[in-house]
Amino acid sequence: MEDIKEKLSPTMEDYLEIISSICKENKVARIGEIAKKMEVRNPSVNAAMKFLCEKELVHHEKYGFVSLTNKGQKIASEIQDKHDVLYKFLTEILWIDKRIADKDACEMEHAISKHTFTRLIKFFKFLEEGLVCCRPKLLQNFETYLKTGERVKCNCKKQE
Amino acid sequence: MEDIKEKLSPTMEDYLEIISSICKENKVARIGEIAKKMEVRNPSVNAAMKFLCEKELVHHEKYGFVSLTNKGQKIASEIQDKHDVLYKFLTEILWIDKRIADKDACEMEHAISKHTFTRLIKFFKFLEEGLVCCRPKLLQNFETYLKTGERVKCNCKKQE
DNA sequence: TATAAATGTTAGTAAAGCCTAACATTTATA
DNA sequence: TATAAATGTTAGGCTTTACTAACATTTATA
Repeated sequence: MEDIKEKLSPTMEDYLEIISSICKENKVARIGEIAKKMEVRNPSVNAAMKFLCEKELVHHEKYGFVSLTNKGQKIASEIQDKHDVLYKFLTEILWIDKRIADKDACEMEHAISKHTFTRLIKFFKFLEEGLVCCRPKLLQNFETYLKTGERVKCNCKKQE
Repeated sequence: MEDIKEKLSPTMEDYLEIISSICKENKVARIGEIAKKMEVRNPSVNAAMKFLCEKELVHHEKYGFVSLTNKGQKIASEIQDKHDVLYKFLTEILWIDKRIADKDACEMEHAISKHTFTRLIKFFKFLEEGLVCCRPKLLQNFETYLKTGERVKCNCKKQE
């Protein structure tokens, strides 16, 4: 049976993502640290934790630490995965500057569907296994093209 | 001198985009029609038009038609362009189903930076001009790969 | 251990976007 | 042209997500 998924807002997704990243570093997250990373004030975090507690996505007791439930961790990972794939696409295929790529990925991770996400992964797999002769050059050539405007000729012969 | 750009919310961007598309068909847009396409009620549209009037992005007089100012039209076009490029990427490169692609593009158009937008256009230009021998096959091969799992061999010889 | 500093919570407020219900205007028709 | 139907507006309320100011608890230190 499927979870009746009430879609989370981008904001709440960001909270989960940030809590997850803090917990990876420090085991647990504190209200103040979440606030700093989210660039909001403590009371906003409190309100969000109340909401996420009710949805059973985080654990939080008064004056205590915050941590993710299994359900919360699962969602956080999904968003992080979307972020990573988008970041990879932006930096390794479009050759976007890392700063901008990270910012764009942060926005787009909330917009991209699961379908497109898995398709992007397949696209990477396809490119990695690639065509026999020219494949590895294609994306490198794009980088050269961006820098110089020059197009590198494929170094193989047409067969017929 | 640059406009001090107060970034519009995705919602307001959607209003501009929809007004633009209605005006293309009917010359002018009416409140009720905007409401229908935005899937909201009339009073929500009224409130949005008040906001957009103050920002000088639309014209609207009581009980009258709605139309875009030049500034409003410019923004609407920018968003539409982002939508179109994303849609093209999703359908022509990732081979995503048109329905899903349109939905994803609608979300992502608000998230993608100008920088990434122009880079995507360059990417298309690069692919279209392409490598001499194998290029046109690459993306078609991806489609085959998605359907059959089979990888089509490049039909040219390595040169050395 | 008593007090100061750091941290967290509660209460009340605001802006963005949505809603319904009631009212106003415009357009179409008898 | 008087009235009905269609369309648009105003008023008031709700949710989300943020804020500040005041208060509570925990931790660190004299």
